[in-house]
Amino acid sequence: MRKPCCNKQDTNKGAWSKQEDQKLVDYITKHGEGCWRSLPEAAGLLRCGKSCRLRWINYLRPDLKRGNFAEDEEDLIIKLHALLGNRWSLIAGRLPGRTDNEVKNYWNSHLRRKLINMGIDPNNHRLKQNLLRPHNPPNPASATSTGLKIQTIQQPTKPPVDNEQTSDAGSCLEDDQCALPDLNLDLTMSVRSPSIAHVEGNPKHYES
DNA sequence: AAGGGACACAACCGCAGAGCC
DNA sequence: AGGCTCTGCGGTTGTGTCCCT
Repeated sequence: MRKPCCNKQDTNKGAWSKQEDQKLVDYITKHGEGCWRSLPEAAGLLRCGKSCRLRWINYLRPDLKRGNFAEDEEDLIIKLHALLGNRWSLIAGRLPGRTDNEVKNYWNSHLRRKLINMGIDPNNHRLKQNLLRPHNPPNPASATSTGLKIQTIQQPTKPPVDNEQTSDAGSCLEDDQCALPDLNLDLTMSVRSPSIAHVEGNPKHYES
């Protein structure tokens, strides 16, 4: 049995107060991101290290963009999701100033629905079978307000069962064909640290 | 104006991988 | 080699806000 990450009785949970935020920012500004486990005590916070890390990464980091996603960011998320599936940290790594949590939330609340409305299965980025019927074409080339071009593809003579098996990760990396055949993304970042993108030209410690 | 449902987003939880001893 | 700790990730939940009736 794994030890809990902290003594839950002694830690606060739920929304962060302004004072807590300030303590965390002050501490990291002075000392940088160090050992998250010991940070709360050192910073005078009644939080577990995990909670501090999440708060910093998703909300307090000074290089965060926040605000609405631009259309090109939306397109990039959709394309990257088609390739990578739910690897939110990798996707976020290609979007400077965005966090994996933010991307994940945006996907779940906006983009998923958007794709569904366009007749695209958000799990595998294929046009839904019933919409491929000749009488009900989904107007693919102009279907999106984001400028994303979705091309109708001829489904190979693959049994539908295959779809189920390959879509569990939400990625069509292994698929021969995909709803986004025009993708030409440089994915050489596959070995990049998710946090590198926003650190490029920026030291690990955000303030010195 | 009030109530209820839908939506958006912050935060938590549990798991897995990496590194260290 | 194996166990332990720490960190990071993805899934899920909780809560506040908005919108519709």
